[in-house]
Amino acid sequence: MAAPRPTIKDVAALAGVSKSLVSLAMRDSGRVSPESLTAIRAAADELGYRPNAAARSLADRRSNTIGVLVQDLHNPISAEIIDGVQRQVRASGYHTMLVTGSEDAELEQSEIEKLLEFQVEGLVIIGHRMPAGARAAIKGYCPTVIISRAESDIAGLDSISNDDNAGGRMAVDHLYSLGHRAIAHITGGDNEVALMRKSGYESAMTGYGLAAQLASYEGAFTDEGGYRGTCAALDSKMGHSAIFVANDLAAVGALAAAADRGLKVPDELSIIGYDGMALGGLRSIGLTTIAQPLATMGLDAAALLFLRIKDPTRPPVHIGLEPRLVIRNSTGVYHG
Amino acid sequence: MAAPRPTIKDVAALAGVSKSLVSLAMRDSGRVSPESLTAIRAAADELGYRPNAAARSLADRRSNTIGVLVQDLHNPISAEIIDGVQRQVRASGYHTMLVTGSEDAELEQSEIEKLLEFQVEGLVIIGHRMPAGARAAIKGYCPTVIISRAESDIAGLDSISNDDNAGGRMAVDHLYSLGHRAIAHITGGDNEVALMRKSGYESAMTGYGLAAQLASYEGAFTDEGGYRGTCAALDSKMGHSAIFVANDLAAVGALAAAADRGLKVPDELSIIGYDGMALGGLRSIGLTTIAQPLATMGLDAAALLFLRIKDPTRPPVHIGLEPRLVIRNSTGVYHG
DNA sequence: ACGCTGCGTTGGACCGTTCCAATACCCGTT
DNA sequence: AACGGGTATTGGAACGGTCCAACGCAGCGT
Repeated sequence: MAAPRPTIKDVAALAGVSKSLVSLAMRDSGRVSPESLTAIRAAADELGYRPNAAARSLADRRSNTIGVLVQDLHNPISAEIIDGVQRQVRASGYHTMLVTGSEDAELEQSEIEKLLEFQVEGLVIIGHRMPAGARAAIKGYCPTVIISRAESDIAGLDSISNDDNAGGRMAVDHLYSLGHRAIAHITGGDNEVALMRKSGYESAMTGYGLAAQLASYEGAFTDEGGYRGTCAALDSKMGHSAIFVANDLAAVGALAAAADRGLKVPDELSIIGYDGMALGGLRSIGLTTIAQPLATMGLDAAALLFLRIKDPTRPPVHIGLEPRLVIRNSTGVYHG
Repeated sequence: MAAPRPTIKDVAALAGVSKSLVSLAMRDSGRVSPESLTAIRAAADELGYRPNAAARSLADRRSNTIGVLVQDLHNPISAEIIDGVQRQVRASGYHTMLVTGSEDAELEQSEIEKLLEFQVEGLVIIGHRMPAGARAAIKGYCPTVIISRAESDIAGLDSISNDDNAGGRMAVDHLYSLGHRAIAHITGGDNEVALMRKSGYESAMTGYGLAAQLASYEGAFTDEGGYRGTCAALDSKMGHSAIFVANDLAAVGALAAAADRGLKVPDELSIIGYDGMALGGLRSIGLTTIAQPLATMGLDAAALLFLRIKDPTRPPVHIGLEPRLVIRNSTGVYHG
């Protein structure tokens, strides 16, 4: 072992040509004679030659790589968005380098640093938080698209999201139309996305003249958070007959809380989530939800990114996609 | 814009020192005078200097990066394993580059190629399939650990997995002890892992003298596969009272199938999965399962990888971890 | 005064590519 | 036979870092 990896020179020597020609041949750049080509191919195969991406990107001054930061890999919707991003990125002949963020902002920051050191040509951030400090680091250096937040106000950052405010209202509309009035909300924390959904809830409730029924309980974008928040809601004396949970993962936690209390869903308690994760669609869960077009968001985000790469001066845009109500088995009519 | 990123030379010029010194300073390699150090720091900050990873890895002849190939990002257990891998990799001062595989073997292969071109110093493969051809490509070049399969027979490849055969037997043991006899199995396809679980099922059944009751239905490691397989099982005339599904994701599909038929779980049908994904633990799902120590597997895999990196000649090992029965609400005693 | 030591610093070679200008070659024209 | 033009090929200069041998300069002992 310890055999140093063969370089372009080794291939050249073996094939009896210059390294320049090998370089040309490896990228099948037209004008290489058939004989040289086959000789070089053979030599490369024999040595198991694999071009060194570091050297190439150094010489090229481009990495051909897009960095993707996923803030919450545990949320199944991440995978669905990533799928979309990757499809588009690949279609454009680029590669994808994925790193994961986490609760730890500092760590997240350092992951982004790493991507930038790798000279990624673009950055896709999937998540509802904006890594502190990252904005400054990114700004001006690296085309960036952020998925799931509306950030068009920040110069130089494109963004794509659904209209969380409208979605929040849709959730209330649905429950209201089923006859529910005492509708609680379990929040998703204090990030912008959660706040938008909450404000959608509030404005819809107020619009229906239910300001007195407003009741938000603190939760989080995790099943655990949904469980906690729902327990708090059920412990209250408000007699909630329906709950709008900030996202699907938390809604599954809410289902668990209901089950623990022996409440039948949807007969005794209606629950609606947000996101449209595939898992929620399984009949054993059957979660009614406000669905985002996840794969589409990923696809569009990548497309947007390439537009910006092509023309870095274009004004930043925000693409807003419509959420969509998906009715399944966790919501039902109110029987007082 | 279009401002080319500042290089080490720019920093050197601004700080009035040589680039060598800047290089030293950036890696705080001891012997730089405090004055120079602060001057360099200031210059770097002002310019927003960020070292170029490509150049560095070229000069170093090491990338400080571990590549991770995730075959099925949609399976929630992937995220849990990745967590473990990342923790360990970070603790060792390395970075992680994640790529996703897919059904498309060719694409998967090319993702691996990409990682190798990036000169990753090690490779972790998470998944039950071995990308065709990848083995040869990897062999001899790059220390590799494969998670979730037993591959110790392949020279140079370390592996880590749980004992799928034993796990399969445990599933049957559990169901048998509850009084079930007509126990069906929904397979996870024809990959090695699924086959091991199946063979565990078969040997346990045979051991209990239930060879006549053996019944495997074709499924897959997806919720869809579990749904399909379970439908087939329920359509048969074998009167299955319990089903052992090849993994949790598929088991959730099985729950859905049962629900669709109006079968109450666990009263009329017991279902046990395999993997121990966190989502299965939610009370609204409450899936009994054979749990693998997922995070531990990730951690150990990375640890193993570093051992091999340190000593490439050590004989390949296979670490087998014990699966563990986790009883929840999807299995219950048989009432004939 | 002189060399020695050791610290802080420096220039230049090198890593494996790509790119460019320059060259070698072959062939058809005149 | 000399010439022009195109095509295949080549050497060498980048790219942005790291490393190493060498250097200047204090302060020290003799």
